[in-house]
Amino acid sequence: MRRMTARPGNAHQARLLKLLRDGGPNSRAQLGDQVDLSRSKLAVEVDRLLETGLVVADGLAASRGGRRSHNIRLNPELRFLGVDIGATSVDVAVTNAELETLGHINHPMDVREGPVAVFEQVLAMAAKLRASGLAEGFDGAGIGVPGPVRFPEGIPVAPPIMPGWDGFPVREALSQELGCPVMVDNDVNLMAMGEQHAGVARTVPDFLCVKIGTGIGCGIVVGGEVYRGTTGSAGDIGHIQAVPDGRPCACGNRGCLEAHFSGAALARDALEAAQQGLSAELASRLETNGDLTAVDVAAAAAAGDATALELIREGGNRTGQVIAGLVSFFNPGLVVIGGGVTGLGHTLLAAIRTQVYRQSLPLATGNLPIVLGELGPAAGVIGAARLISDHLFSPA
Amino acid sequence: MRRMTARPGNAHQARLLKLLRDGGPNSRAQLGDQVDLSRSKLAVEVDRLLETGLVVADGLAASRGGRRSHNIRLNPELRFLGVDIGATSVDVAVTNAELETLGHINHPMDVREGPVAVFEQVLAMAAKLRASGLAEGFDGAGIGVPGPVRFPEGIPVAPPIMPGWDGFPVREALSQELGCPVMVDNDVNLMAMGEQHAGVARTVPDFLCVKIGTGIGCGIVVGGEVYRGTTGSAGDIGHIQAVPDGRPCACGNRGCLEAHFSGAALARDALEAAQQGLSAELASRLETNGDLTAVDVAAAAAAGDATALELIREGGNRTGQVIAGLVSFFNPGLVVIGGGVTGLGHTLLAAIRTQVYRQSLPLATGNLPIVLGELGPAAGVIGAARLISDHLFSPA
DNA sequence: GCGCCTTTGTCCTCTGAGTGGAAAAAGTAG
DNA sequence: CTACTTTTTCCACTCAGAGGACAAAGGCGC
Repeated sequence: MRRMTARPGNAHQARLLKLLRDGGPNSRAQLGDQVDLSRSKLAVEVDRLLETGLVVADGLAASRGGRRSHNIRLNPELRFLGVDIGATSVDVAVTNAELETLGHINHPMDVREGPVAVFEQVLAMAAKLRASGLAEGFDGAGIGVPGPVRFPEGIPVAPPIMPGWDGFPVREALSQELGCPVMVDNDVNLMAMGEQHAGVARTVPDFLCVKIGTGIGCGIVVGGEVYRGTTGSAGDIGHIQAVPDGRPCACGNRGCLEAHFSGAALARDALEAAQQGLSAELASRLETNGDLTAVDVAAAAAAGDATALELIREGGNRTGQVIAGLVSFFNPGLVVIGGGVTGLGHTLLAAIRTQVYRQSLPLATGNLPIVLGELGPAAGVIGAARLISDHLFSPA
Repeated sequence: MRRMTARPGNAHQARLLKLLRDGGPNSRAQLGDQVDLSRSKLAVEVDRLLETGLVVADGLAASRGGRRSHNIRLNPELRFLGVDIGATSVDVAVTNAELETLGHINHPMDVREGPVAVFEQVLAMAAKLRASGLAEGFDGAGIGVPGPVRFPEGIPVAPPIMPGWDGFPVREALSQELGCPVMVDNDVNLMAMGEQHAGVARTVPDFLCVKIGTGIGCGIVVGGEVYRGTTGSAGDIGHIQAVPDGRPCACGNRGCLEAHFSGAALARDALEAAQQGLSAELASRLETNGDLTAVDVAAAAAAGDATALELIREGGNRTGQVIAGLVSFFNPGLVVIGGGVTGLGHTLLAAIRTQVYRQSLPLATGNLPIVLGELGPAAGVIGAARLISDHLFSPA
């Protein structure tokens, strides 16, 4: 199949495409109920979309009491690629135009190996998905990277944990390799978009999405749109001071949140506890695996290990303290907690909630849900697909 | 003169009104250069505005090499009332439609006397301005109050320092009394709008405006628009924890920023220092006035008093620490410091800058100006006038 | 099977917004 | 006074979009 290159010709068409993406197949009449256009105008715009091939007719819809209508849907052959480059692994998924995940694979990989090695891996994974018959090609791709991005150009800027990526033209390079439009964003922003599109944040215009993985970041959504800040580094909360004169951090300061709680910090604390003989559970795991990660701490906590629980609780308290400040400042309608350490689950959530509800004013917390993300590792790739579809479904 | 009641009939007219407000009198041709409309269309819309009486013809403009053009300007008889209700005083100003301040008066008043008493005062001040010939009546009024506001209805909600105001229909009541449209907002948001309209933030789309007065608050501007949060309490940073297990605060927690630095905290610290004999300068002022306020501390600092300087420096450090966190999170293009304590001037600013530049990542601070507000006490009332003019100059 | 009603889709006309060119009006420069 | 600019008005033309009429297609009661 020849890949689609068309874009909506005006705002109405863009609106219709997004309705079909978010609501699935629809009849002309149902669309008409949602867009406040005259039937004639609607018919004209739908016909134009059919001509471009972006949408196709799809049989007859059920009768609503009169003549049955013809269904319209986004071209089922359209394919988006969602790529989520994490600090220690890469997720790649294929979706259709309705952003349903058709295939999703994960591969461990250290982002510090640099853009060339990582993209080789990404392209191999994309090829694998294509080979398995899920796609013949891609109409667009969204890429998430674990650091700040100059969004319009799709270029990472001064990413602390991605040496070698600074200034690398990710968007340009991947667009060339994949032969399709590409958009690049911070992985945390994509997680927020994922949860907004298909997760817990579907109906909330203003919310925060805190991702706790190797590092800590926060996606900020204002009025339904991701807010990226003046230089693209908004949401970089890992280096907010959580403990005055606390632990030294890689950034050069002391007491950063990330130095006290994150996947990396948790692993280090667990190792220390195991070596000091504070936890039999962790020590035995250390012996078995030769190393400890956040996953081991989660498992130990699930097994009732007091030391592991305490580590999680203390980390949750620190994180909750920082989030409490952000809640006072930003007054969100929802806080989503996600990322690798969500395996820590409700112990972590409870600690965070306690701090936030205690430290922020009632007006801001009164009706504020603090919840775990619904989509897990899929949030990033769904958000990536959403990013590129938002781009392609906007007037050129 | 009969007060204006017309509103722009469409987005083009609204655009033109705002251009005339922000750019002063303009010829049709100059307007045409800015709005990307055909000459014919522009002429039609200008004619309609002339019919409504919102704008008037205003003589001939200078020649640009050919036929001289007729100037168009906002009706010079239009008057807006800007009201800034602070914790301890009330500011009221009259502006023309171009938001130039024609008269500005201030009166000490404790907001805790309640809405009825305060509005009596406000109305008396408005009457005084009217009596002095500055206005025959008002076409709209903007009101700032020192607490969170449910913006669409113009009603304060759960304001901590304004007992008796909770749920009081400020917008409704004042609209009735003044006989013109009224909009109500948080005083900090209005300060931000004031600095955006006529102060240091004219060209910055995303910035923070920190107001340090009796309390501490922060106006948040995203994409040129004030962000108010889900329940209208965004920017309420006075109760972010600045000192773990620090001083008890009126809100019930400990270590809130406001408990450690604000006009009230500073006065209390100064009193303590004077009584303990730590500062001869402050002690003598205490004896003279019978009490100490932030103004005394500022004066003592200006006179070189070490204790006063230290108080300011320490407060600046605390504030800077909190702002550093907000800068990491929000990545603004500018931070404006304003409010009653700006008299503390550069000692305060230096302390804040030091903390922010030290604690936030270079990407966020690299090109981040941190400056004092330009407008002083006028920021609030100009912001208030701007608020109501934005409202009235939008399509009905 | 048959009429009657409802819903859907198409066609056609009408309106009003907006564009762009021509020309008139009002200047300046020499 | 003449040649050239700029501003303003006027007018014919285009085009998006609304809304009504009507045909097509189906459900439902009899």
